[in-house]
Amino acid sequence: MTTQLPLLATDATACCSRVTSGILDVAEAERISATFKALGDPTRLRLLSLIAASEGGEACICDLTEPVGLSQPTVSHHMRLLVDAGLATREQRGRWAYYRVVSEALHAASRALQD
Amino acid sequence: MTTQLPLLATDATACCSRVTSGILDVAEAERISATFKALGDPTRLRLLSLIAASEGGEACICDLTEPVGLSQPTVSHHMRLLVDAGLATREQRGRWAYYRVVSEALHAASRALQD
DNA sequence: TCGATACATCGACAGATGTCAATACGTATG
DNA sequence: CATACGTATTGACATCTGTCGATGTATCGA
Repeated sequence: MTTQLPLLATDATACCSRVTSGILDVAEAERISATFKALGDPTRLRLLSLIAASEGGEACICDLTEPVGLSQPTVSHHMRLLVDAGLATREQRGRWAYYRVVSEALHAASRALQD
Repeated sequence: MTTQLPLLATDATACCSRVTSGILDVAEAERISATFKALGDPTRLRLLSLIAASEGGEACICDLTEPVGLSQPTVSHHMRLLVDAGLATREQRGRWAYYRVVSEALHAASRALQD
């Protein structure tokens, strides 16, 4: 499985499709559900909240492993899924990988649930 | 596995917990992610959109099976998960089971993704 | 250059998930 | 009561998912 491009953030039509406004076609449903699937895990929600609450709005894996209580590979795996879903970004600085929350993606997902 | 009570709709603290405002504890993350997990499937999103677009905002399984293109047991299974997550309600009327979207639950989930 | 550090990837595994055919259940209709 | 109809449940299956230990990779410091 290879790293995918962000879905919600880059698609021009994503901004307007809502779950309860009109009938979603398969492609739209697939796109939107991919974001919610990434949000549908308690560990990933906690990771997002930890990053958002960190100094400067960014955190590295080493900052996240201990508060989340999971192994480093597992945290790395979850962050990869969040980046793949467009909900986080990754920036390598020296030995550290700094992650940030993509608030626009969260807002887009939020809007998809409004009327 | 038995039918669970709605999580977001009934919990008093659910209205205020946001992903990017403060650090989510395990219980909060578990509650919120359960909703997104239910939304994290393209078929279920299409079911919600189909119901919302139906006459009177309700639909029975027989109305949903054909547009979704899946078997009746599978549609019934998905609707059960949506009801368990508090995203839909079920009302038996005669031989038919009428489902409705719980827009408050969608709004609550939407708010959880705001700042 | 060598060792330590931070992270990703791999391989493995148990458990969850989406799907269907078959069947059981409840309700209306004859 | 018997039959048909709409749904739910069961059992089975392939696939996906979350997790870890082991290992690979890149970067910094001595």
